[in-house]
Amino acid sequence: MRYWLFKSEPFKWSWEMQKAKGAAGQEWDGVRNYQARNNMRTMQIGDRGFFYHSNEGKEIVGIVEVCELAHPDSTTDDPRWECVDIRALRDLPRPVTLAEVKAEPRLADMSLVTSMRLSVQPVTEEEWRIVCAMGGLPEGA
DNA sequence: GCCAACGTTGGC
DNA sequence: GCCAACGTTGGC
Repeated sequence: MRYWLFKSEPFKWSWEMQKAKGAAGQEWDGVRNYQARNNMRTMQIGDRGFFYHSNEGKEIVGIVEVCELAHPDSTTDDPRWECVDIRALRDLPRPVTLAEVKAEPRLADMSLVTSMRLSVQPVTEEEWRIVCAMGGLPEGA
């Protein structure tokens, strides 16, 4: 299993909206960046991801799971753009802020810090464990 | 609201 | 295929 991070501006698509979709999940549409798309193409069913609120909040708020492999993005006719579906699994008991991530030396190489603008990012297993622990999930998610 | 970073576009 | 112009993202 691999780990990822999905960024969204809460104005456009918030964690609350994601959770409201329940187990059915939701297409992660609107991505128009090759690197982010390529990341989604490599995702497998059951991969886990963090849900991050950019702009407002600037914190990791929840855990999601990939529930549909990459497929054409229904919001465009442009065949270049694909996306996966994800569903909310659980809240982070304590949201982990960007400031906390930046303050943690072991997370210095995390994409959230080094590739600030990438909207779908890979997360290493070590980074996953550290952030889960910081977020109040010492057993992992 | 500003602005730096950076990805994309398009002229040559 | 280079690179300047432009648009967008996202932290502050």
